[in-house]
Amino acid sequence: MDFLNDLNEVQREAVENIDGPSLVIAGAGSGKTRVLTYRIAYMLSSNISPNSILALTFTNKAAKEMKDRIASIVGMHNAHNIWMGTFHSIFARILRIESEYLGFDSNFTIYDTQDSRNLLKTIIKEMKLDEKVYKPADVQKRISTAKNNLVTPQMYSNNKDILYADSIAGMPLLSDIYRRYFARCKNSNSMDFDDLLLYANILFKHNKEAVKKYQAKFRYVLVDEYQDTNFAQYLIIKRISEDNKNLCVVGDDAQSIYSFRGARIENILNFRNDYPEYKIFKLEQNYRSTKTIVDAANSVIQKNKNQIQKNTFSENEDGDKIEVIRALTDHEEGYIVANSIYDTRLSKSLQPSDFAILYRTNAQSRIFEESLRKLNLPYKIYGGLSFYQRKEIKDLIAYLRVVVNPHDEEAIKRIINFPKRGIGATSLSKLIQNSINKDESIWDSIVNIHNNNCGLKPAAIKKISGFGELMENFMSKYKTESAYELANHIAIKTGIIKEFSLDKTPEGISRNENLQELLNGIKEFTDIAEESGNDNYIENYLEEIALVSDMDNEDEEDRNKISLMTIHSSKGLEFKYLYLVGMEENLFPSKMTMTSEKELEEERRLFYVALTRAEKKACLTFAKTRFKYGEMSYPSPSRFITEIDQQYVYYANESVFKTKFSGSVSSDNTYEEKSEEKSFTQKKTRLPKPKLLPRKQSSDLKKFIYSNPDEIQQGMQVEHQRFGLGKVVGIEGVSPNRKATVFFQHIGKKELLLKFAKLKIVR
DNA sequence: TCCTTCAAGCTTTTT
DNA sequence: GCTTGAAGGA
Repeated sequence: MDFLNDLNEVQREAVENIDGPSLVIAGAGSGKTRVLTYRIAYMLSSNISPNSILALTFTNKAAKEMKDRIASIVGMHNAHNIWMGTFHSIFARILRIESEYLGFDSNFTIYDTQDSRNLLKTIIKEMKLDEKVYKPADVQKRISTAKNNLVTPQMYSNNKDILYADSIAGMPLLSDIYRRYFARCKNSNSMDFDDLLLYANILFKHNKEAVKKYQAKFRYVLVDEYQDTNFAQYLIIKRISEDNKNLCVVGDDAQSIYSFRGARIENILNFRNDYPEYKIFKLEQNYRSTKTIVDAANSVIQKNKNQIQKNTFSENEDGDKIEVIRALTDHEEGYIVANSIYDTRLSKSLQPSDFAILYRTNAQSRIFEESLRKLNLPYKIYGGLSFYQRKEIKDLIAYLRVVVNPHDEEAIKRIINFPKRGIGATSLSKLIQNSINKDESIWDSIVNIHNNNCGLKPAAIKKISGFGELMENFMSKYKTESAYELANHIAIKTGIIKEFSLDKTPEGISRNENLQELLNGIKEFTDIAEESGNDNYIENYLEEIALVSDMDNEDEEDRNKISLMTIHSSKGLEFKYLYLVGMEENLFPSKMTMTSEKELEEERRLFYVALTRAEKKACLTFAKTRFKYGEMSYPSPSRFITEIDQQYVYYANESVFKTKFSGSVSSDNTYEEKSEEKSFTQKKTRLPKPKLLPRKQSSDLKKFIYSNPDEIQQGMQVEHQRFGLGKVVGIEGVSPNRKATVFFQHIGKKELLLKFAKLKIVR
């Protein structure tokens, strides 16, 4: 057990104290992952079977990293058998084993956010409710909250407080929607993310044998990021560790940033009440960052009221001050950051992977992407639209889903008319109505289409039964062909490949490439499964991809790149040089969170998380003007900048950047120091009645939407970035959000037209 | 049923 | 600025 010598005193105590409840409060950069991995390694070397260890994390990445690190200490063979993974993946695995008790087949589908929202939309439409009142996103959120708090549809409709709250919110029928949604998922043999936790709780609440079984199995339970657990997760942990209480939770209340997902910071604050015999270990020394960064981060987080007292400190060098840079525009911000990375990398001979750009919202990534590309700096964007969420990918996967679980309603809806088979919206809704009336799945209705009286015309019935036969043919191969063989067969037989390879637009080519990449991925899965002697069927592949995000798949070639990601997804990571961008009021802290002190405290914790990712130096940037919704906004700097104890901050002189800058700001875009205090969106007066043009346009007439119609007049000469030089010949349709369609006539030769000046990149 | 066109609305954060 | 959904014509 030589490895224990790597630890400091508190870490070592936390590692060796494996019996009974332990609470490990781990400040940022204090070696939390090290404690968890060493603790498991210590258990294994004390002859505890890997099979009896359950280790729960929040991201697949964290689980994978821990597994690798344990393997490097005790060998792959032992590490492999530990039940380690995200809450969702572990309980999906358990629920497949116990599915019968809950009335599901073991091959149930896991709906992602998009699937579940689509189903909600369908239900809202079926109930003839107004989508403007019952906004699918809101409905989804409320149902998710209910599930995270273990409120079933029945409890929901019996709870006067909830019903009252719903009617106040103008959505009295929410409980109805919830009930239908819940039943629909079950009829489709599908669970959404929240269901995985809800059904796990239902199982453990009502099935005493199951509880006993898993209590006996998982004699040692470890939970990472405990401050981010929601009620459903909290209760699962409690139930499983109730008997032997060998529970170790690790977390940092200062880094709780997921309350929007139902996380309860109280879970970690109340640990002492739940387990009075608990032992507490406080890891307070930060090994990651400079003194300046740790002290600066502490000075901010102090402003929060609710927290466990601890004294995090660093014994590293003081390091550079935190640099604050002001940019004139959002584009300049991108330019400055890219240049700074370029210079720093050269002067300090660093790798691209030593840098990260963190932002509050995914939408901010684009500008940095462009500026990095201009300087030929390699980068990788994490998050955003993931590979598996792309339309073309979801379409092919939907076929695979139906093969594995024919009752999967959302998958059927995706593919029943893709590629086009002439089964339109009307036929589909009749089919769905029939399945609802008979309380069966859509698939059942398709199979029995000849015996059903759905009010469909013979032509439609023929098309639908054709689709059914096609799918049945695929299903018959399900257990005889490998995942790759079947996926490839489906892609060809359905004409999906043909459909995409005919499309020669840039988007079409990109889609086609994505599709090939998916097939390659399935091939790779099949090969690996065969090599390691595992099943290589479609269902095994689907299980593998259902709960992963882009975060988790890191190709070898992505290793040495600048990371671009949201602050949320940066949790647990560290970077030598950190750029925290968009430090503006209404962006960070986000506009949505300024209503309550509680939410603002969470934003502050988020800022704390962001700052403590930095090892050597952090750089904060903000822009004085920023395009938002195609309109200019004039934000003021984030309050978090001034909340830092100013002895740790260095304000870069803006004039340096002015001379360096060669971007696209027009010369008349004057910068006024006076407007610093106020944040406002410029008010403009409404245009006089728009002049209408004839509908039919002549062929050399172009039109585009312009967001500052006030600046434009008929007859004016303009240069459009795509169309080139021309004349404004008309302005039409000034909509309430201040946009107008501008009609544009070319001056001079048409060849001037830069066709792909604004090439759209579909990733 | 399918395709094109137009206007409204949108941006938190993730398993 | 981009995406999405509705509407209208073929």
